[in-house]
Amino acid sequence: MRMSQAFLPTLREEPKEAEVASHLLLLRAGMIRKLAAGVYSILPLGKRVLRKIETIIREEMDRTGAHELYLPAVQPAELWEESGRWAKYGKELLRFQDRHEHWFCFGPTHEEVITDLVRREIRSYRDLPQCFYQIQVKFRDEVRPRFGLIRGREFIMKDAYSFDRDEAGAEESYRKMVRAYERSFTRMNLDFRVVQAEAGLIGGNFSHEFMALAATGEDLIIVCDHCGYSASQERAEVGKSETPASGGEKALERVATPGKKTVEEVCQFLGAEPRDLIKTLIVQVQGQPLAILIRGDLEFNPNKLKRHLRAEAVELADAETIERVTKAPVGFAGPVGISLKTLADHSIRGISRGVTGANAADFHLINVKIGRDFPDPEYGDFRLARGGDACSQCGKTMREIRGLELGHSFKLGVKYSQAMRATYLDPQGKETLIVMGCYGIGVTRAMAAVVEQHHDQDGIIFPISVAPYQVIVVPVELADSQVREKSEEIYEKLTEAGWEILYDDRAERAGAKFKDADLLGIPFRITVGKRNLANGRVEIKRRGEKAVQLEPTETVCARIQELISAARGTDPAGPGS
RNA sequence: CGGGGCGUAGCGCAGCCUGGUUAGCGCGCCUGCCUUGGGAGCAGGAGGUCGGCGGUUCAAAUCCGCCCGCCCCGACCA
Repeated sequence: MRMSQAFLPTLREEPKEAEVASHLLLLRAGMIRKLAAGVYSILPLGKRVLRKIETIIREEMDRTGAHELYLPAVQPAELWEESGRWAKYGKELLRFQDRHEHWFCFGPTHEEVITDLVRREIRSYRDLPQCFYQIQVKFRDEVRPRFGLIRGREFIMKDAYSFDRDEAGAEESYRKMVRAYERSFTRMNLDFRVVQAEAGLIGGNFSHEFMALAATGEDLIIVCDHCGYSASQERAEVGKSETPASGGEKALERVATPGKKTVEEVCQFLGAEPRDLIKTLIVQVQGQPLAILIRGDLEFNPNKLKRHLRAEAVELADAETIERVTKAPVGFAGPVGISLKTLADHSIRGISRGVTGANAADFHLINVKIGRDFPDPEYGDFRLARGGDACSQCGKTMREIRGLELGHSFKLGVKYSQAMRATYLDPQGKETLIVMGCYGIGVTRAMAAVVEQHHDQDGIIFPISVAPYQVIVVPVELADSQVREKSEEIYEKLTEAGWEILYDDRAERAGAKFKDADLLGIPFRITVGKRNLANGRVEIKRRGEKAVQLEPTETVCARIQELISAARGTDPAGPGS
């Protein structure tokens, strides 16, 4: 592509709307432009990168035997009512009416549509297993879109859905998909981790998130370097090895704590440490209030309680409920004398001189001993994991890192097939529910993640596998006929050979061309200048490296092709592996 | 939805507090000259509903009210 004819609106200055690297550089490099909050146009250069990413994903999906199709973005409300999600999905679902006043939504995901298709077309066990995928636009009316392509409202997603005869089949489909994801992200040169994710009601170990490691990532991952355990913060289990928080015993005592409600206030007032407190939370589980005890310095993770109770929803009780069950305003709840089912995190085991609310306004209890002052509760792991916590698998210390969710895989089981009656006839002629899985990759987000992980102060440094062009040819002085002719020749020859070449034939000065070349992040630059040409040489430079190589003009095309091939060869899951 | 910030030319900004020439600067853009190894120089030029509506005033980018949009933090996120 001749840059004189290309549409490459690069920005010299930093747009003030952008803060994170990917957002800033994608704007500056002329790959995206904002239309509205969380809604972006993808410009030609960005589209090339996107296509590279899509191609990688397609190849890996096809390799698993999945079939590509394309489902409508606009979906009738009836399907969503059948699955129950029309009521459940909330404001994130963009809903609207057509001219006949029929309700529709713009698909945030496609379980309903694909399940509808499959239930109509698949009847026999002979038709299974099957896996479909698409690369398509999604719309989710996010509360807070941010960071450019990282969290947009409209975005491109690859979503896949597997359909199997039984659990075993579904698990095999799941494993295949996880492998395909690992290969895809590896080919994009992304530094990522596969972590266990919250699987909700379905449970089991069949939900994983694929997290790109990034300081700007929105999610926390808890990892154990010793045994390799890694999970999202919501999912991460914590080992039981808690040291008792206090020793010795003293008589239970009731003390006035006027107006002291929070952990900090109570600690300050009583001269206690947060870890001496037994924090008592009142939660509602299917309409039933429950008390949850956890050490004062830790946070409660409702997902864990949900899993423990196999409950559909766990929410913190409102002030009214709290006052009713504790007979005290919010901030003074405690386990002593409370008439509620009580569950406790392992962290409070062994506390013998704890501080708790007294279930009375402006009073707390001190020297609380579990088993003496209130009955031993049912213990479980209910805390939100943090770096420094013990690993549930090996007991060693875990650490936390930031990640950006690239993909999510999920075993759905029969959730949708049951709700929407997607069944098949087994060999005995018995009608059986299809077992499903769903698998998503944020394609536009993956593009942002690549930039997050591959850039420097001058711009993007694209890995060869997703680079919009492999080489940029820069004539230093276009007016010089020798320079121009040699540049043209190299450009023509490499283009002819099938490589993707950007040729900077603009009447810009060298400095401007170099700046743009760096900003765009093209992996290889061939610089043709009078000085070196006098010695029959041109310059080859790898983006991101300081060193330049001088190459005879006769061999430069052969040499650059070697270099590109070598760079591609380091693609661990790429062609040839 | 709560908190904070911003809205003036394509981009980055000044002017606003303390109302008053024709609304300014840098970059970019157009024309010409000149120049060509890390965003050159000179000359000329185009480009603005000062986010919108309403109000105060002889007079509003500037003061007041309402609204809209955008960014950041938080809550939220199959």
